[in-house]
Amino acid sequence: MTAPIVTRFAPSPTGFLHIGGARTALFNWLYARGRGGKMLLRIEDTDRERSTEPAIGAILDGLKWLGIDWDGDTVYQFARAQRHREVAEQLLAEGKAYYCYASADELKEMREKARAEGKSKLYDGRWRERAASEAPSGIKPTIRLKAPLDGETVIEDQVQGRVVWKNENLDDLVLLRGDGNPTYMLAVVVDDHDMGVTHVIRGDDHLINAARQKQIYEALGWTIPSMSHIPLIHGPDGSKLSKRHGALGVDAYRAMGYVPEALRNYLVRLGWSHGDQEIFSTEEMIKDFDLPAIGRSAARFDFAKLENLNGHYIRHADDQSLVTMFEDVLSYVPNGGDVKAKLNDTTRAQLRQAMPQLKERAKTLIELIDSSYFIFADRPLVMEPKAAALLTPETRILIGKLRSALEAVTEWSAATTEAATRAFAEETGVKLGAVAQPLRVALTGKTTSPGIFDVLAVLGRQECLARLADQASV
RNA sequence: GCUCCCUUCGUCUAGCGGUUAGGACGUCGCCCUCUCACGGCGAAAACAGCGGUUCGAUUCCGCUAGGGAGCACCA
Repeated sequence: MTAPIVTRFAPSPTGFLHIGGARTALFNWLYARGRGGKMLLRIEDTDRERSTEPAIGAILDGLKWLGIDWDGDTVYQFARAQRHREVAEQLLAEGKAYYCYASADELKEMREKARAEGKSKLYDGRWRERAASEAPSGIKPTIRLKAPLDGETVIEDQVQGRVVWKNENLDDLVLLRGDGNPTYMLAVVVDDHDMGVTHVIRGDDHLINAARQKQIYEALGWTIPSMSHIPLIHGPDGSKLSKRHGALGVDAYRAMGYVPEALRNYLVRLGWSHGDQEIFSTEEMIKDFDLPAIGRSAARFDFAKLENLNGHYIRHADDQSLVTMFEDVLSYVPNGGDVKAKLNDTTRAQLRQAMPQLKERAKTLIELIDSSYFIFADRPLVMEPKAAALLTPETRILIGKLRSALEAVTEWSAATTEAATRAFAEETGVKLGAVAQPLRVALTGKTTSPGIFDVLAVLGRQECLARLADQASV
């Protein structure tokens, strides 16, 4: 029996949960859930300057919205600083780390020298073998790892393959700062170890950190977890994802009317594939997801594909849950309050009735809201410019005549109104389209809508006749 | 500059020595049709370049070019 899988998502709370972080979380979650393992959550808040409480809230909220849950209590890294210090002291006592008294100026000088010489090793190890008695006064020392001087550090990465660094290129990293606080490098290693993490899955911006962290693992005599460094997501132009592109918080995607299922499906297929399959239910992605199938090249973020997927999930959602999503999202979208104010038992029932038609046409919940305008609109309707253009003196007369024809319909339904309208068109000698378009405009204020007879049915006889009267002339 | 990673249609990708290089999004036609969608059918569209290895390279190796990440007492 193999040891249970433990993954973790470890965001630093310096901002919202961005799309790249969401994908990392998703991958960790899928891997754990597909193998009966656990996914842990650790907030890396050791940067006291930049970590904020609202950011923590935004990250938790984003994960929750995406449907990603985690096991056990959330670990806050800062709270574990004492443990990190102990490990640093232990390394010091064992002679695997040392005090470094180099000043900021010295460090800067070393960096500049290294760069000038074309070397990547920034710190020259000058305090590595010096006695503490030589320590200058007035400088609080850092604790540095006594990293191996020669040989290689090798990471067998599940995504990147075997990656090798020459140890001569890696310098003695700082474990504990002068102020006694641990560095990220130390904290991550200690926390992952203490939390029993077996698989580290994170962005490949951490790839080089894996090498340095491995040196810490080795100094400590701990087993290094399985490593997987997934490629970053780029903007549509191939450059680093910026706010201008899609590096938005997941809350922004919610506000744009995307549904979590679609975003998850989009994200899982970004860099990962399973043959030719495009659509994955949650169960399927959990079952099929695997690390070696992740590609090694960065993927560009493509809103068009996300939108297509979103449309797919909206079309396939059942009508009642769509009504619920519709209502829920109103709190997050611009002017959502206006529609919310109009929601009552009647309009809710109309929305539900129209949903089979509406959902065929919407790629986002925003479009769903827009296209449902005719249900919530007050008379007289606000006309879109293209719709207003269709209301000529001629069509207004036509609307008036059609209204009279429809007034005769007593059993009001899509079928009866369609029959009446078709008969009217035939009698008048015009094509159905020539009647349907003005009718649509008068009833919805738009040039596009669900099938017009469905609109008639949803709105009901009285409201339809009134709206037609609003636009008709005799 | 240094270290490391990457490179198949516009985009996401399949491919793991021999394929008419497949799928999806997007684009463009046609059909359906009261509009818009949906759906159906079809089209255009890719192995970065150059050298090897091999009977044979998209596939293996090297170089070049291009892209990316990292280079803190940040995470």
